[in-house]
Amino acid sequence: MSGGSCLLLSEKHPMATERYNPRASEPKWQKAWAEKKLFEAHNDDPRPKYYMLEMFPYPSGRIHIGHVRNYTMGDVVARYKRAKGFNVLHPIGWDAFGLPAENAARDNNVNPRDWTYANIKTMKGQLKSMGLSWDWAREFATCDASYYKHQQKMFLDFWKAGLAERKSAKVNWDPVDMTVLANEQVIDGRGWRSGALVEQRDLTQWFFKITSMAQELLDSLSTLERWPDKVKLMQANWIGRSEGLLIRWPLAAATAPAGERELEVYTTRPDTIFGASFMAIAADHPLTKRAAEDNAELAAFIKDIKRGGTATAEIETAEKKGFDTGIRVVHPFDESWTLPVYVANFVLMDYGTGAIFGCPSGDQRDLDFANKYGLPVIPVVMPQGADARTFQITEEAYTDDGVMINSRFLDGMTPQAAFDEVATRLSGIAIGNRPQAERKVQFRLRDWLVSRQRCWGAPIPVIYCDDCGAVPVRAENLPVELPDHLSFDKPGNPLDNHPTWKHVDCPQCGKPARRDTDTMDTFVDSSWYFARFTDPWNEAAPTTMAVVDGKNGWLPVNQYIGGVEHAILHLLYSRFFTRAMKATGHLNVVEEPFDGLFTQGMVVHETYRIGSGANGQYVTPAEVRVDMIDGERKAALISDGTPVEIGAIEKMSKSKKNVVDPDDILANYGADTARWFVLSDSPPDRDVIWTEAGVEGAHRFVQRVWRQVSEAAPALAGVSPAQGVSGPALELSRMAHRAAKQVAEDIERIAFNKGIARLYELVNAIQTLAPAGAFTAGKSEPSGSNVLGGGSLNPENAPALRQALEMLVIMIAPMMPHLADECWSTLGGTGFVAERPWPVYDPALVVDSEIVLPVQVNGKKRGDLTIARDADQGAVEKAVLALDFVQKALEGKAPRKVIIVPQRIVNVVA
RNA sequence: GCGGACGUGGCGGAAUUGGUAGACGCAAGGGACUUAAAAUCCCUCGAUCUCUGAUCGUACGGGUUCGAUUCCCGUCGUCCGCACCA
Repeated sequence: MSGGSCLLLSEKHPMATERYNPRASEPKWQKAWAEKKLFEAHNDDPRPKYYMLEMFPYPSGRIHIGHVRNYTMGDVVARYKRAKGFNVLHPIGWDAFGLPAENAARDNNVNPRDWTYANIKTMKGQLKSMGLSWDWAREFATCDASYYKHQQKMFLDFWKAGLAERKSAKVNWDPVDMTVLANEQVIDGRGWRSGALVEQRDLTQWFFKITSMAQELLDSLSTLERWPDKVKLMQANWIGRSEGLLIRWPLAAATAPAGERELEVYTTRPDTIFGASFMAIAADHPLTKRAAEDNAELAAFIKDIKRGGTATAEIETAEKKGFDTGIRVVHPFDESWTLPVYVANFVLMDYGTGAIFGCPSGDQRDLDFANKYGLPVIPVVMPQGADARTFQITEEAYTDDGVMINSRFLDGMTPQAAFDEVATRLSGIAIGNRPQAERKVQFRLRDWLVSRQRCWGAPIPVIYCDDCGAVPVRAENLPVELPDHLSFDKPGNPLDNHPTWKHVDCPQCGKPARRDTDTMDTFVDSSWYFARFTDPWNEAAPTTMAVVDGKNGWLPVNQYIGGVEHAILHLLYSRFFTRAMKATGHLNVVEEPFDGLFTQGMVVHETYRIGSGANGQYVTPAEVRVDMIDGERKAALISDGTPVEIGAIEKMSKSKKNVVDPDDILANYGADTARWFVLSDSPPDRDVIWTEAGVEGAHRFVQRVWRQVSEAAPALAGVSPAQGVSGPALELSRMAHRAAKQVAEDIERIAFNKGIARLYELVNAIQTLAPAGAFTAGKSEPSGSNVLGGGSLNPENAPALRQALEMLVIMIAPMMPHLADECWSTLGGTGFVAERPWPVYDPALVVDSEIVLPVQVNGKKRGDLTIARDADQGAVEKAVLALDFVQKALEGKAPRKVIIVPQRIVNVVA
C-alpha cells in the first residue's frame, strides 16, 4: 500500500485477455461521444424534459477532488435519466467573476480577464477527461459580456419594479478585501472570503429588496419536498420570523428631553409586561442622542461602547453594560408605575425599534443586566403546580410555558392567552391617532446588499448626474462593459481609479456625469445562470419565454447537486431572484428554481506530519508510504524513510497538504475508477474518505468487469439475449433483473453507494455462475452449478449470460461510461451505451416462488421455514408448528400466539 | 445559550413503513497457482463460552411491544447551523 505512483497500467499479461487500458480507451470514447454530439439537448425535443444541474465551478485554476465527486453524482443521474427516456438538459458553465482573479491580477500583474479565461481553459481540459455527459454547446462564463449584459438589464428591471433600491445604511465593511459585504457573507463577525473582522460603516449602496419576500420565501419552504430538511430549517432560521407587539410607552414628562413623548419597543413577550423593570435602548437610538445632548457622562459612555462595538465579533463577546439616562417611562397599565430607561450595548438599532423592555424573570440577558444594576426581578410566569407565593427567580430566568402570576388581570392565564389579552387591551387604547400597541411580524432577514467596490464583476448599470440623480443606462447601451485595462497600482477600486471609464454623459440631460464604479455581488451572477442555460443563445433577452419554464420549458431544475455551504447564500438568493424574474417578466410561472436539491458531502483524507507542535510540517499523501507493521499502520517518507505521524482525517486543504490531485488519479487509474470510487462506500450526503486502497479496490472492479465481459464475448458472438428458464441460467437472469430494479431505485433516491453494492453483487453472481477464464483457458470445471457444460459455455445457457452481461453493461454506464462502451462494443453491440434504454425487469423474475421465512420463538430467531410464496396464513402456521425446534420449544403445549407477518417473519409465542 | 442531525465489527457502511443485525467494499489472516513476485481464484473474519450448539451484542440507562438499530423518556459523546434578534 502506498500513496505514490502506480504501475498497474503498464504491466504486460501473457493471459489471453489484455487488461483494460483506460488511457487508450477513455479518450477514444470521449472523442466519439463529442463527434456524435451525444449529450447536446434540443429545446424542441418532444420527449419529457429532465433538467439535471450541478453547482457550476469557480475557475480557480485546477479542479479538485470535490469537483470530481459533485460532477460524477450529477452525471450518474443525467445518464440514468437519458436511459429512462428523458430529454436531459445537463449544462455546465463558469462562475467566473470574483476576487481571486483580482488578487492574481494585482500580485502577478496580469489582466483578471486573461487569468480567468486561461483557468477556464485548463479546467475544461481536466473536466473533459472525466467523461461527463455535459452539453458543452451551452457553455458560458458569467464574465462573458453576453451574459452580464442581461444581468444588467434585469437589474434595471428590478429597480423599475421596486425590487432594487439605493439607500444609505449601516453596512458590513471588509477592511482587507476593501469592499462591503452582504449580511449572509459575514460569518462569526468576519468576511466570508478574507476572514477579516468586519466593521460597520454608513454608506449609500444598492440593495435587492429580499425582505419584501420574506414571508413568501419562508412559506414556500414547505413546498420543497425534495429538499433536505436541514437546508430548509437553516433558511427558515435565517429568515427568522417572529410575532410580537409594538408597544408605545409614554415618557414621564418631567424626565423627558424637550419634544420627546414616547418610546416604542418591539416585544415577542407582551405577556410578561408586568415583569418589566427597565427599558433599554441602542446607542444609535434617536432618544439616546437627545438624552446625550446635555449629559456629558452619557455621551462619553456612548462613545465608549461604540468604540468597542465597531466590529461585530466584539459586540458578541462584550460584557453587558448600561447607563441610566434618567428618563422614565410610564407603564401602559399603571400610570403610577414608572421605569428607568437605560442605554445598553446589547441592544441593536437595526432590529425591531432599537428599544426593548427588560423583563428579568423571563430572559437571562435581562436578568444578568438587572442583577448587575440592582433592578427589581418580578416573576411573572411559573411552572404549572408551583406556588406563586414562594416562586422566585434569582440567577436563572424562567423561559418555559406555565402560569401567569404577579400580573394583575393576567394571573392564572397561560402566557399565550396573556399575550392575546395584552394585545387586545392595548390595541384598544389610542394615543394620539394611533393605538398604544399593534401586532407586528418581524424578520431577521435584511435586504441583500449587492454593491461591491471591486473591478472584476458585472458593472452596476447606473449613471449619476448632479441634476438628474441616479439614472439607468439606456437599454441600447448595454452591456456596460468592463474596460480592457485595469491598473492595480493605486489602492481602492481600479474601476474608480480608471482615467476615463466612469466619465460619461447623463442619458437624460446630456451633461457630464459619472458611472457607478461598483460591481454586483458575484452571488447575483449565480442567482440566474440556471435559467440562462435553457437558451444561452438568446441575444435579445435574458431568457426565452417559450423554453425557460412553463408547459414546454425546462425550469425548475429537476435535480440540483452541490455543497451544503450554499444552503443559505446561493440558494436563498436564487429563490428570491427567480421570483423577481417572474415579477419582471423573465419567467412565466416558476417561483422555485430547484425542485430537487441534494447536498453532497466532502472528500476528506488523512493528514501526514513530520514532527509536532510549531515545528510540525505537513507532507502530501504522494510523498508518504503507509505500511502495516505488527498490525499497526505506520507511515514514512518514500524518499528517505523518515517516520511520519498519521493525523486526523480532515477536509482536503492546501494548508494541511492532504490533497490528492485529480489529474494524478485520472492519469494512473482512469476516469472510471475515480468516478466509481467517489460514489462507493459512503452515502453521497456524507463525507467520503479518500484512501489509496479504496481506489485500488475500485480499479480491481473495473478490471473484473472487463475480464468477465471480454472473456465471455467470443462465446456469445451471434447469440441473442434471452431470459434463462431453469438452473444456473435462471438464477443468472434473476440476479440481473433484480439488479435492474434495485439499481434504478437506488439512483432515483441518490443512494449511489447502495446501487454500487448491488452491482458488486451482480458481478459476484455472474462470476460464480459463469466463471471467467473458463471460456478461454482449457482448465474449466464443468459443473451443474454454473452455465458451463463440459468445459465450455453450454449453448442453452448462452442467451441468459448474454442478457445478464448486456444488462450489467448498461447499468454500470452511468458510473463508468467508458468501460461500458468498451464492453458494449466488445460484445458486438452497435451504437453507444448512452443510446440504450435502461433494462426493463421481468416482475416474475424478481420474486421467488419459494421464500425463506425466519421463524422466531418468543422474539428470538430459531430457524427458517422454506415455503411457497403464496402460501396462506393457515398453511404457514401449520408448517411452522411442525418444525422440530418449534415443537421442542413448545414442549407439547399449544402456542399462546402465532404472529405471521406475510412475506417477512413468523413469531411463535410460547 | 438556541435549533438540528447523528452514535452499528479493525474501518467505510447496509438493514425502504418496528420483523433474519452486520449486505457490499476496505483492511487483516489462511490456502491454491508461480522459480519468485504481481495479478487472479478459494476459505475465515462482531464478542464470549462448556464450540455439530448456546449466550451476549447496534453509545449508556430505562420504557412501550409478540418482536426495537428503528418508537418514547433520560444520560453521555460527536458534528452542523444560528447566536446579545428583544
